[in-house]
Amino acid sequence: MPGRIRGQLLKGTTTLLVLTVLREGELYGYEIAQRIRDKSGGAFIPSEGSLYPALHALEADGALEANWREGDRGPRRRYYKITKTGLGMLEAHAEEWAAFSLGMGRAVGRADR
Amino acid sequence: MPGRIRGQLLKGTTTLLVLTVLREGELYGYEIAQRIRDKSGGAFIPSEGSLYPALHALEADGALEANWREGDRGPRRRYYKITKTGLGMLEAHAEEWAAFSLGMGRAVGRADR
DNA sequence: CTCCACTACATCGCTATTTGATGTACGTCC
DNA sequence: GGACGTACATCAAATAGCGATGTAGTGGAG
Repeated sequence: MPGRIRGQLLKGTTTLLVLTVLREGELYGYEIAQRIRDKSGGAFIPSEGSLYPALHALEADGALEANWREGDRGPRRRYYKITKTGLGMLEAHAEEWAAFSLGMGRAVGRADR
Repeated sequence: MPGRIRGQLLKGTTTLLVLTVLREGELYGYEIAQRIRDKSGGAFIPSEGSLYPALHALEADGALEANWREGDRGPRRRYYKITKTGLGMLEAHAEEWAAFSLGMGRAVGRADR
C-alpha cells in the first residue's frame, strides 16, 4: 500500500472529502480526519492546519451546522452536520472532481479503473 | 462538453501534463498548451502565467532540453524535448497521480471510468 | 490603412490552500 | 509522572495557478 499523498495535488480536495464523509452522518473534527484516512486507504490524512480552517469556512458558508458536546471521557468535541446548502455544494464539488478526473484520464491515459 | 477546469484542483498537474505531451515528441510552448487542451477535451488550458514558468523550471531541472528556432512565418519558437531525467520524472508523477486518483475514487466514489 | 485577432514568448502581483510547528487541555496506561 | 493518543486551534512559510500586462510578428476584415 503506497503512503500518504501530500503536496499540491491535494489542493481543493479537502472540501469535497469533508462533505463526502459528513453526508453519511454527524461527526466531529478529529473523527472526520480519520474517516477520510480510512476511506482513502491511508492515502489522505488531512493535517489539522488544513482541516480545522476548512471546517470553519464551511460552517461560515452555511454548508455545515455545528455544536459543542462534552465528552464523557476526553476533551469536548465539536460535531458537524451537513446542511441542505452543504449537500448542494457537495454535488457541485463532486461534479467538478468528475470533470477534472475525466480530463486527466484523457490527457495522461487512464490512471484509474 | 463541460468547460475549462480552473482553480485549486489543477495544482501540481502542469508538470505531469507537460511531460506527458512531450513524451510524444518535440514541441514548442504554445503548441504544448494546445495539445494539453485537445487531449483533455478542452478541460485543461494551461494559462501562459503557469505554463512558461513550468517549462523554465523543468529545463532548469534537466527534465527538458530546449532551443530557439526561427519561424518562417510568425515569431520565433522555443522547442522543448524531454530528456532521460524527464522520462524518470514523468514516471514518478504518473504514479503519484495514479495513487492520488485511486485514493479519491475510494474516498468519494468512483468519479471516473 | 487601421484595427483586431491570433501566434508566441515572458513576467508580475494576487490569491487560495497545505504543511508543519506550536499551544492548550484532558485521559489512560505503565 | 512521562509518554502517547484524543481534540481543538492558529500561525508563518511555501507552493503554484490565474489574469493582466507587455513585446512582437502575421494576416484578415472593414
